[in-house]
Amino acid sequence: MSSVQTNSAISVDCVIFGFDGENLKALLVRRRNADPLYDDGGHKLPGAMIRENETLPEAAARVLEASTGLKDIYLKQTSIFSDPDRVDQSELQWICQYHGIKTDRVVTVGYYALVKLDPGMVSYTKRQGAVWMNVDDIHHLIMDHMDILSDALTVLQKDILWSPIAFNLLPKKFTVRQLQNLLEAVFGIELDNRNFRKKLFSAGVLVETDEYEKHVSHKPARLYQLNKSLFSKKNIVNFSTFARIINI
Amino acid sequence: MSSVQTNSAISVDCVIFGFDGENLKALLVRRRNADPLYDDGGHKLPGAMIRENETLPEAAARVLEASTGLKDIYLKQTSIFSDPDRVDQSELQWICQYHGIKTDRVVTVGYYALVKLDPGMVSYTKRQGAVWMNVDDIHHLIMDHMDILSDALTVLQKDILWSPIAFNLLPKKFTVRQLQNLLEAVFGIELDNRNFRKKLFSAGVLVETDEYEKHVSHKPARLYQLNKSLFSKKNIVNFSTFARIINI
DNA sequence: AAGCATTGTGCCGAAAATACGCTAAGTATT
DNA sequence: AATACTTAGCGTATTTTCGGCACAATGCTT
Repeated sequence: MSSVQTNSAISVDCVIFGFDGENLKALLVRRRNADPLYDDGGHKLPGAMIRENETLPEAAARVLEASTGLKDIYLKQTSIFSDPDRVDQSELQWICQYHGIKTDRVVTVGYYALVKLDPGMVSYTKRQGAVWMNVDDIHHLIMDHMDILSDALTVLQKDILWSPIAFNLLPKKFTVRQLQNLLEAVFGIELDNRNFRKKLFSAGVLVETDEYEKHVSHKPARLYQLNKSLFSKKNIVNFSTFARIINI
Repeated sequence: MSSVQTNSAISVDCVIFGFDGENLKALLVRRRNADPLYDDGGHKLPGAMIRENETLPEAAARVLEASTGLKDIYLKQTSIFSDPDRVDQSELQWICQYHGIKTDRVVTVGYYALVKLDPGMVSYTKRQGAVWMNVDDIHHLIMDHMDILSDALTVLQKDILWSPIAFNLLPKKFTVRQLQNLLEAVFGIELDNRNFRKKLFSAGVLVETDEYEKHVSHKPARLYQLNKSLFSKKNIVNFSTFARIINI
């Protein structure tokens, strides 16, 4: 039993998804935000080492709050990345030095978070030196962060069909079109608006409000809210509205 | 940065699912198999500490092989369980002593595996002191292993709709009824056999063989195989036959 | 005031999916 | 030889879905 590994450092990396009504975006930072002396110009996902007496979800929530100022946001673990060589030697050296630790290996756990992307959020993250990029336009990140991102998107696609998390990406009051755009963006598909409405309303997941969008150069769309009474109990598990609507 | 945790021990625990043509089962062991001196009578999932220069999937594969003798079996990571108090003090003491390590905390990663359950496998695991129990009948396991099992089942349900992994639970040649029983067992539903056949065949996922089941007191059912030519490329991702068939 | 863009609603028919009654066939048991 | 059980498949009535077309409503732009 001499070969048991006991001193892995564990980190979390968060894929923070946002939706602006049109495109699905992810929040990226540059390493220089952590250390101005070490900046190879590459983008990375926000992340951190876990602390003593901290669970991984807590660590992920901490990263999320540091990046966005938000608490109590939907966070889901995706995969764990444990290749002993996922961090190369120079990288490892920097990490040990920066954190004042000693370790042979860093295992990281991927999380994704869903954030409502409004102007306030954009300016907040801008002040933090972070940037929202269209997911479709992200092609290179440092280390294995591109893998973590791809994995998170795959998990998101499945989750969105089976739970009402899509609404975490939308404002409290939203238009039918915004919801349709979101599904189209996440899955890269097109939906027929008339049938989308029919199915959506017959599913009874939306509650209409008396409000309409403003400052648009066409007939303003009515705003809706999620029908939260549907999820009073443990019904969250059984939300499959979007699985039915999207013909997979 | 003094509060960074650097010495978490990492383990894997495997939920090994098997299907006997009727019921979905999971493989359980007793702790006494690891240490005859320490047996509280409770069942647990097979697991192990990860070793140096070993990835988590490799560790899970090692556990699987030790339990079943099988290599190259479908294995999927589910969730990571990182509550600092998930292992109580006496438990922790035993673990440290048994493995000859020193750690304040054990983080575990859940995996599930899918195994064809034939008489040979049952007798093999029996010799190892392990037992196959109906998933529906498992209500108590040591530590947080019940959570790990429940989580694995939830993940399996989703995965089975989106990938052809169901066939990993069946023999190479199987009857339509077996496949139907499997889906019914995993989801706890009933399906109309006539429509099930129509949908299944029109999806073209099966290839018929010239063989039939034997030694049954009724008309023997034809045996089928998975149409592997469907998955020559990367189409595995797009397997949604069962999502269509099961009306969620 | 006219034009434009988009939302929102209704109607309708073709096509597809579904539920289910019914029949025939094949094997072991009695 | 009769019976029991299950596979296998046909056919049809019913329901659901998919889209086309039409048109009213609203508010910005020109």
